[in-house]
Amino acid sequence: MVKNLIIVESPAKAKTIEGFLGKDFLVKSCYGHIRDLSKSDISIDLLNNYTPKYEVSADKKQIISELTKLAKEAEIVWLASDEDREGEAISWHLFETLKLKESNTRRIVFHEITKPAILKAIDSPRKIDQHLVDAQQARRILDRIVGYELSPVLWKKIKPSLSAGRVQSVSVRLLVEREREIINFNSESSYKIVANFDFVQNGKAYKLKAQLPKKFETKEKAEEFLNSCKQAEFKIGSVEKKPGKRTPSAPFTTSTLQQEASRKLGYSVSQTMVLAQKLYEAGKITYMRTDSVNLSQTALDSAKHQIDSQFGTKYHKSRQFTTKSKGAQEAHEAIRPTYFDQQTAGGDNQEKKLYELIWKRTLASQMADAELEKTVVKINISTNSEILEAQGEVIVFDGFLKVYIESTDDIVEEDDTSGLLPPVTAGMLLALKEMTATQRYTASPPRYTEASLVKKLEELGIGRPSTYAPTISTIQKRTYAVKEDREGIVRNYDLLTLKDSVLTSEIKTENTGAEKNKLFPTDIGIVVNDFLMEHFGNIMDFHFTAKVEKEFDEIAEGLQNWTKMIDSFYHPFHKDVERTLAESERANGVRLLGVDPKTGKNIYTRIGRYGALAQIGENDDEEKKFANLRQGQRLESLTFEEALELFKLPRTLAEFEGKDMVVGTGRFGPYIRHNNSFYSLAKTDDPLSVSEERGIEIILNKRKADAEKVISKFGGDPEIQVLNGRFGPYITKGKENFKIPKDMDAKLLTLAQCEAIIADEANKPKTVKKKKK
DNA sequence: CAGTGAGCGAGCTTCCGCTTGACTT
Repeated sequence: MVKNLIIVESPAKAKTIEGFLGKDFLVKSCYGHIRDLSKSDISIDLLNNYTPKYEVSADKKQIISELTKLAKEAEIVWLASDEDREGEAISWHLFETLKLKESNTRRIVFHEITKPAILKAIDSPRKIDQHLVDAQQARRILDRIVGYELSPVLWKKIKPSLSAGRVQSVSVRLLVEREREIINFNSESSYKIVANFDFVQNGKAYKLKAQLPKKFETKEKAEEFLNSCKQAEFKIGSVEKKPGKRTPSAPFTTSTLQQEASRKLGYSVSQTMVLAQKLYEAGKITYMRTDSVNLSQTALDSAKHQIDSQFGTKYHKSRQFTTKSKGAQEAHEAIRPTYFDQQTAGGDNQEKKLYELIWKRTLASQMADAELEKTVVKINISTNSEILEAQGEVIVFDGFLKVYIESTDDIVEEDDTSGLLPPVTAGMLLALKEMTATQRYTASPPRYTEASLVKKLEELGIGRPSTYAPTISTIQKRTYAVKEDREGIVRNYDLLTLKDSVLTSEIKTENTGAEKNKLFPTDIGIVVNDFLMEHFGNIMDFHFTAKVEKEFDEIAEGLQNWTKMIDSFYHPFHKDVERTLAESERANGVRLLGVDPKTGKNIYTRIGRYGALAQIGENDDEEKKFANLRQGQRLESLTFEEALELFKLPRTLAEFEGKDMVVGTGRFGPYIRHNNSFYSLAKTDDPLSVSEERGIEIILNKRKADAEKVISKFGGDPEIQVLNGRFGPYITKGKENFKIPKDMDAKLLTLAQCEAIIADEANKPKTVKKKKK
């Protein structure tokens, strides 16, 4: 029997707080939301003031019964969920579900998990703020209506199991529009001039690299310029020094942590969250789902102490940052180390790296600006009026750069000059070693990574810290997007070189457009997006969330009634749903590519039941032909020529041993089918031109490899064999495979030994296979 | 593993935002 029961959201928080308070306090966690709309149907009474039907989630039943019991015994129940809209709703759901009484229930909030902050909170309790609760109900119900009315439209008009929602559908839209920007991007080229000089000063040799700020549009103009420099004298016109400074970034929020961990450590957003959760549970960092850049006074003080003692007082500068992102609710602090004097923490290497990143970023945010000196050297050319420029940057005082440099998503031009410039003075003459004009292409906007998509969503105020990672995974689970690598293509560029008064020209090659771990919209993603854009432009509007958030804020302030707000949204929205169901065509992304020269029939591309395909002939044509699109080909961008290529396979190569060898291409790449067996082509084989001889060779090679695969066969039980596999020898029985213990020789195994190994495996607890969807 | 592709109709799917484990490899 306890006097006081405090309920917080997170168990790690509960543990910490309990340590601060005496025996009279029991601190328990409710693990987030405890009640929600039932999943089975919309669970909102649309005809009766949108009354929600809440139920306790299955995984919360146990904790609720425990809390109910404890609450009954307690003298006072303190509801200490987070101070935002969702937190207020959690307290309200607890109040209702645990059947609490107003007389002995207190609502408290605190902004940092320290003893004084909690004692202060206990000193100033309040009541549950029903306006804030109503704002949450409006948010919840709007999301349910959008999700549960739109998704079924997609099932009927596109295909089953698809989904749409306020957050996920806009995320896909971002990917689709970016992809189209990239496809339609017209790359232009220009010629960039770089000059390398040699000079001697006080007996020492120096080099200086300069560039022309202006670029030439054509090769001819670049040549003309280089030619004009053949007999030129190069003289330093001016040397200018300017002071500059750099300022540290704010400490991490969920979104910026995900971005930096992706750029610096290569972590996916969900990986970052799992690692951060572990650090949080170990008490090493503060809460990892936050949109706040705020640091508590405790944090500011201990950061100062750490910086003063580790780097000296001149490295310290106290800063408080303000949140820029829309709709931030700031229920927590920024993500920071719990103890600044711990420079490393974390169980494994990945956690350690993430911790170090957080430690450095937080500390840097409380450090002095870096002071720089920028030098610009201008070089006159005697034979024309252009001016070359050399730039250098020197760090005069490193300040926060001592611990942390933020990365960017932008592609940095590799010839940006930085560092110290050699000692030059105005009027000095320079000897030209070499001057080049390099053809440079403009780059399309970049594809999104998981982390840069999160950044964009946050800028638009869409989604919350707790949902960024799940949203990224949802759009991939629904196959609206895939995360993959793309090989680049080789492109030629001109390189003109002026050296010893001779101009030479050569064509060089570079790789361009290679992508790693980028999000690509799929065909189905594009078709769903276009469908939603056409019929539900309002929901797909990038500002839709911001607009409804404004109304939720008004509800929270008591200026608007939540059911009225939902009502004014629901009627026009539902009308769109009804109209779309009645009037819209099935969407399959069909495009007419052209007319097949052989048959004179139309060639289309569209989405079929199993993905994108090309089709010759109309749907009602008995003679129509199909071909799957190849990997990397998209409905959106498939050309007529590419479609014709697709129909060149399968082709019959020749006869071998009285059966046809047929070359085709399947899920795992090109293959030869012969006598109902399949033989993969090598990467170097071209399925369109592979020869009969090569085909036979491939078949014979595979047969030989298969023959060597069997180490032992046992007459008594033909089901059991010892085979040579990719990872070494193993035992197979029917369709199941078994490991051979390390201390046994595969070649000497007897049937009895194999049976023993198999029986041993059977005794181990059966692994429950997950249901495939 | 290397196929399929229409439409019908049974019965299923689906949202966003709080929280962690209990499972697997």
